[in-house]
Amino acid sequence: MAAVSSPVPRRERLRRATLEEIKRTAHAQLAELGPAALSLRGVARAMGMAPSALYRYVDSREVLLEELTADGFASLADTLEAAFAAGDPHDHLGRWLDVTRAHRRWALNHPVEYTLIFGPRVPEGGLVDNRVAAELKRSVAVLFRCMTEAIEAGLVDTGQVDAGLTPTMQTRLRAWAADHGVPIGPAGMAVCLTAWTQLHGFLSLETFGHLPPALGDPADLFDRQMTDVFAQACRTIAPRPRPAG
Amino acid sequence: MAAVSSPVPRRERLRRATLEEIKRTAHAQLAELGPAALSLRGVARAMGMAPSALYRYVDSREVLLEELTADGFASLADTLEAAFAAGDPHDHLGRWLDVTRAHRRWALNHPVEYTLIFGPRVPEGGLVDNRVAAELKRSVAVLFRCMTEAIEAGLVDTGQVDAGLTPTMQTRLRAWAADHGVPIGPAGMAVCLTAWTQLHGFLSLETFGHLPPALGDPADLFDRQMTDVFAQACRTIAPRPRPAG
DNA sequence: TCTCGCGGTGAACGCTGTCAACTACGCGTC
DNA sequence: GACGCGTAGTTGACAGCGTTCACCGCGAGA
Repeated sequence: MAAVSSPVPRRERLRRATLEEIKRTAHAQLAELGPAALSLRGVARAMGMAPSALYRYVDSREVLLEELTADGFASLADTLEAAFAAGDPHDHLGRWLDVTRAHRRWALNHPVEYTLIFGPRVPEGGLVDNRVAAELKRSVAVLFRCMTEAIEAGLVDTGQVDAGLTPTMQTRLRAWAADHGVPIGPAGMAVCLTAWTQLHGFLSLETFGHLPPALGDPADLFDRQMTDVFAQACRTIAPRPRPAG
Repeated sequence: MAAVSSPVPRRERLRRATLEEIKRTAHAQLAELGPAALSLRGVARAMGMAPSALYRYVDSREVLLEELTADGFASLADTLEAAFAAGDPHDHLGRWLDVTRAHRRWALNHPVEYTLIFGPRVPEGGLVDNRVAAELKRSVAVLFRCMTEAIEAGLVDTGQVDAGLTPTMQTRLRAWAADHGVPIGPAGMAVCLTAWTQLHGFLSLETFGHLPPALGDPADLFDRQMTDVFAQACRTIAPRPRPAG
């Protein structure tokens, strides 16, 4: 049943399996105890091996956490991409809701990962793992794609939005777009920024338990906010007077 | 110069002073090392006393952190209240900007406290410190006040906003308002929720270093978002001509 | 003046991350 | 098939952590 010539040597295969088990075990401990309580010794204990043996696979506790963070980002990005791919390409608002709902569901199902991901980056000035940055980009890229396609479909009057942006802002937003290699103008990026901050603000407050319990399950309020943030970008097609700004 | 009869007995005064020094020292270590690295032994070392002596003043490391969190909340609430009080009562948008800018400045100046405050609440199921909850309420109360006064001034067409809310949402929002003893209807609370999530989303991403560096100092983008969130609430009413600012 | 309690000390326990020395085993090579 | 090397794993140790305990001395109140 096994392939006659395994593509990766046995040694490497075992190594990968062990590393995988380490990450799985660490992830489990993380999920039930929180990031602060993750201990290499605990992982080693659960795996039935000596603590020092872990250092054959992991440089340090910090690096392991970083690795798990990157995995979390990847999982989120996968989820968002899947939601985007499964959405109706012609129903831009619907697909936007699909994606943001998927984001919310992921956050609620993976509170610890969400903490790792969107909690404070290490202030050590330590260069962040490249993989973390890459996965983050992949994640926001889905958001960008929702917006670009809505713009291409003529849903957003970008000229109108641009008019509300100072030259400085336009420069900043252009730099951001360039940083992601995304062909969106400042207007689209401004909408993306608003959408992203609102999405993240809601989820961060909710998953971290800062929304008042009296609100109950705020799924519908979340939907409303996500609808609004999209609709506001599109409302400028039939421009209503904007009182300020 | 000192009062002949001190209002608090000397013993109690010393105790309070020591506790204050503990918190001050802990705060300093927190600011430069982050919450994870705060150690009671380090605090004791910095104060030149034995580690065990701290336990005469503090129940545990966890409780000390909780105390510092509550202090952080109080500081933020003070800042917001001061900004509100100093604002022009007739310029609702301007005052809203004052308050949110003060919030942002506070967050940027106190990143560690912001982490403590808006990071994940302990998942221990442990009852959160009452003081923390109280100070949080005091903080959002300023936001509510901005909104109530804008509503009273007729800036927000609450009926229009209400129309976009399902009965379930209205119930939820009413419960939230009741929880805070605030005389705002569902429409106002919906606006508050949007404003709060957007405000917090932006600041959380910024202070935690998740906004792309290419954006530079996004003060103007922050202003724009805060203006928009307020303006959108007022959009449905005949727009008072208001010079952008 | 006596006594009690409070602030403070030092030692200890068990936990943590991490490192160094050492062992055993599997693989590739002669 | 024997050899040697690299690698996974071991034991043991070090320093630091939170926390507890037994003890001690001084100041305040009776």
